[in-house]
Amino acid sequence: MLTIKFIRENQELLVKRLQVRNLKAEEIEENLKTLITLDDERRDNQTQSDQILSENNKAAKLIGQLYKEGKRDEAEVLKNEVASRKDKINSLQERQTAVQEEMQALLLNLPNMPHPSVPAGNTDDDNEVFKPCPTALPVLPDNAVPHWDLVQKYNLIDFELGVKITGAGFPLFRGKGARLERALINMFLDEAADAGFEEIVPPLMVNEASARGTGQLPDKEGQMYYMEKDDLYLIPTAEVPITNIYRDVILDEKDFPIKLTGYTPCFRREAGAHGKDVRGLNRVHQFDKVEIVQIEHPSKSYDTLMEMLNHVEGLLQKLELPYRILRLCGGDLGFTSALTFDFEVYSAAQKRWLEVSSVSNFETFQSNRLKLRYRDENKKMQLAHTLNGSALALARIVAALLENNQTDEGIKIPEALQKYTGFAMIS
RNA sequence: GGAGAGGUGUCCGAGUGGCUUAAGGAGCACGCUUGGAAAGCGUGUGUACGUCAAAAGCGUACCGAGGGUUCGAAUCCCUCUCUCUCCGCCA
Repeated sequence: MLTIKFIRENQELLVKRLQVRNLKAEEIEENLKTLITLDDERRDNQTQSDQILSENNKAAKLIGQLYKEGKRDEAEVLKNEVASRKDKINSLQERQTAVQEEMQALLLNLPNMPHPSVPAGNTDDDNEVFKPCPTALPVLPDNAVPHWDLVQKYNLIDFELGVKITGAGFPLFRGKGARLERALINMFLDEAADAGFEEIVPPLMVNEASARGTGQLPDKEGQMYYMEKDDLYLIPTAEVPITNIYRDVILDEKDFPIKLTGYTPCFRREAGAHGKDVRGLNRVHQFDKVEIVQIEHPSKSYDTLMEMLNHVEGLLQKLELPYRILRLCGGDLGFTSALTFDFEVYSAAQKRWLEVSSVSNFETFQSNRLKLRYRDENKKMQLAHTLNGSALALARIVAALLENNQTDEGIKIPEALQKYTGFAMIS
């Protein structure tokens, strides 16, 4: 959520940059104008009601004094004055509540302002290739098969059992498949720890305040599984519980950077997704992911974003997977993000790129909702910057690993992963 | 799930309708003192919004959250929430 202060001071810039998200200039202008008009009214209301409250506070004290002195009549006169001012206060405050609600609704529906480097564009076709694949794309023999056949052949994942137990999109890993999954999780957590991230095991369900804090609500309401009876949401990513550690927290400048990591399953409803794009592990309702989160000083957050990019890149190199890095265009950029880089790995049997990581800088968009602040050198409150990235999302990594490394003898495990799997080949 | 007790500032803790501008203590910061430190003494010590060019200042709100009663609420009433103790259930 952008602050009203920022909006007031950066109207033209906002109109310009939000157009990158394919919003119409006139609509943005109108929204901003409405917001500022409402804010003017809010200020005016507050000035008026503060003044009346002040008068009433003074009168209340005086009444007490008059009673003590036995001057009942004078007290009664004052009481009537207070009562008449109360009507005014009530209508003022009623109006103020309405104004604030209207402002809040508009602010919640205003997306983050994209970074200047974000290219204009509508869909993922318009994303900019920030770094093309540094290695040649693997070419598989003619008898190569997609991962959904491989997992069956080697008994690694049973999708049908998942359907039996739960439903479509809830894969069941078994044997070496389960072990491979756990090995990847362990490797990613170790790598994150080596890079200075503190490991967190967070709750897998969050309350409404947390979902709101990181921006899943109200924007992505339908994406989350919701337990009505307890009013809790299953997390769609570890970002939600981990970032919310710092909701309503005031940091010191010396606390930066805060680096956290955590493995969690992620639950996504993915309502309406069907067809061959979602086959096998390409899109599931439950998948494992190791997330990295950083809370950083605004002046350093873009350097930090690059560091996180390097970390994710290092993981993919260790796994010997062909990858490329995209800079998301305005149309594909998440609601809460200012700049996002996606990592895609090439899944050679499907002959397609799969998104395995998304690394974003949210600047102050989340921290404004979270009330995550720090004191600067002048002891003034400032909003911190939040960043996060997948490092990495497991299901699609498994798909690419299986497909790219298939041989007639079996599936080769990359060397860096072997100490975690305990085997070098799945056969 | 049942019964009871609680939630006050950075922390401890007083406060059952106006003398609270939230006592007192601890911590922290700065100053005095000192060869240096401790002790001692003094001063300061939250957040949000408004006002102001800005700072200072001033005003308003905030004692778990939200409502209500009252001229006036940390204090009384209602709802919710969290914590603790006991019982029940339980990996």
